[in-house]
This record gives sequence, C-alpha cells and structure tokens, in this order.
Amino acid sequence: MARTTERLRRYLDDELEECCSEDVERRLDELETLGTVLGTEQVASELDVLSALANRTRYTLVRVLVAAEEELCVCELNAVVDVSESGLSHAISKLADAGLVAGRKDGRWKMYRATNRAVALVTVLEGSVSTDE
Amino acid sequence: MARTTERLRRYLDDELEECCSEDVERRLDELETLGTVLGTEQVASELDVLSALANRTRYTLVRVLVAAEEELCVCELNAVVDVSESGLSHAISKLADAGLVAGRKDGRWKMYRATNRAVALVTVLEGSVSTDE
DNA sequence: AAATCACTTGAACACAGATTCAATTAATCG
DNA sequence: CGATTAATTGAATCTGTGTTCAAGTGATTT
Repeated sequence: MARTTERLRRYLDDELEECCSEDVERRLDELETLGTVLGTEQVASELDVLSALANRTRYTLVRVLVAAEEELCVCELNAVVDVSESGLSHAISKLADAGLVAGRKDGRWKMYRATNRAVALVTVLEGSVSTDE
Repeated sequence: MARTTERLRRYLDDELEECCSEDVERRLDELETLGTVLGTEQVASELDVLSALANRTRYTLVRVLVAAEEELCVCELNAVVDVSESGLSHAISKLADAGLVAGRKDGRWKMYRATNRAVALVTVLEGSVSTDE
C-alpha cells in the first residue's frame, strides 16, 4: 500500500500541476468512497447471482427457462443439459439460492420457472453482447 | 438419456391425458429448440462476460469504474482492490477481453474506463438484486 | 544511454467449484 | 404397508481459476 500511495502521488503530481499530501489523501478517500457507495452485503449478493450464472450448465438452464416462458418439470430440464440427475439438482439448487429460478411441487413432479431477475439479466446480456462487439 | 426419456414419457402421460411416443419426440425437439435458439458462440461469449464479472476483485473494479463515470489510472485502481500489482493487471486484462473495460495509454500511465456493456450490466444487477428480495 | 518507472506476461501453486456416486427423503402406486 | 418413483443431499474427486512471484516491455527521466 505504501508503494501504491507513492505511485498515486506521482500520478496526481502529473495530473494536477502541483499536489500536496492532502490531495493524495483526498483522492484516496474519493476512491475508497466509490468502492463502498453500496454496502458489502449488496455486492456479496450480486456476486452470488453472477457466480450462479457463470457456468455453462446453469446458464443453459436459465436460458431455457426464460425462453420457455412457462414452468418446466425437472425431468424436462434433464433433457437439455448434459449432467447427471444429481448434477442437475445441484445446479437448480444454486440457481434457486440466487433467486434466479423458483420451484413448485406438483404431486411427484417438481416444476421450476425463471424469476423476473433471471429474465432481466438474460435480456440485458443478450442485448449487450450481440450489439456492441 | 434413456432413463431421462422414460421419465419424460411418464411425465407427459401425466400431463396430457394420454401420450404416444410421437408426443415424447415432439417435446424433446421443443426442448432442444429452446436451448439452441441462440447460437453456441453467442452463449459462449455471454459466459465469458459472466465469468469475468463473477469475482470479487474484478467486480469491484467494474463497480468503481462505473461509479466513477470517468477513466481511472491503474495506479488509482490499485488503491481500491486488495491484490498485487500483477494480480490487478491480470484482472483488468480479463475484463478487457470480456469487453467490460477499455484502456488507453497516456504517457507512462494507463487509463481504463467502463464500457457501455459494463454500465448496463451493473445497472441491471443493482436494480434487480435490490428490488426483488 | 543507463536507470527508473508503470504496467504486463508467464509459470507455479493453492484453493474453490463442478460433477458424480451413494444414500436419503417425500410422494404415489399396487 | 411395501415398492417404486422423482428429486435432493452429502461426501469424494477432479478440474479450473485466482493469486503471487519473477522476469519482461516500453516509456520517461537525468
């Protein structure tokens, strides 16, 4: 961090014609603030969502459920991904924890649907990735 | 897959009063279609973006750059995350590959800014995670 | 031009995460 | 009720990813 502060000071020297240690302190504070505008808890929660989506199996499940626009049975989902029954269950469980899918029991079958959160994220991702690149 | 198909058949039996093997075939096709509406390449690209974001260090960098609404020097970014200089560089590199940040060299300093893609994703994530839960 | 500086790259290691197998729960069927 | 079925859970394993250390690049300063 000492190393970092030195370099930052030199940068600020460059940037703002002249610069005193107060300026460095102030800038460090500003940067600190940028990082903590939203609580750690919120960020942790967002990271959970991202981690849940960042996997081929799970992202495929979410994409299918969003595209389906209806709830699907676990046994149907089994047909779209290439993992064991158990692997599928683990995947769904992680998605449910992240609030990306929601389940409902119907007799001996279990139905899952995509949540609004999932729809919003998939939509933005599709749009963003297809347009600018 | 044989196992899967059997179960799916029983489910469809349950669902549609009666059901023949054609129905099962058709449903399998429908599910297949749902998964492949958008190309594999597109999905791979979306997964790259998600993987890039799904990490505390990298997500923090993106959040800070989005919040800053201006380009920041690497030496400034070094002050907001807790990794080595090298670790920071690797992180930025992965974000750049995913099209989430873009860099510009300015003399001996290097400046990075968040891309539109990053702004869109962070915005939706913040909104989605704070609102419905 | 040698030295310093800002940043990047590659290799190595250590840890986390994804998948599977085996066992378990909750529900229906005979 | 015992058996079968759908789905879940936990333990174990194996792969992949994040981080660091050491070395390298390109720019700037003296």
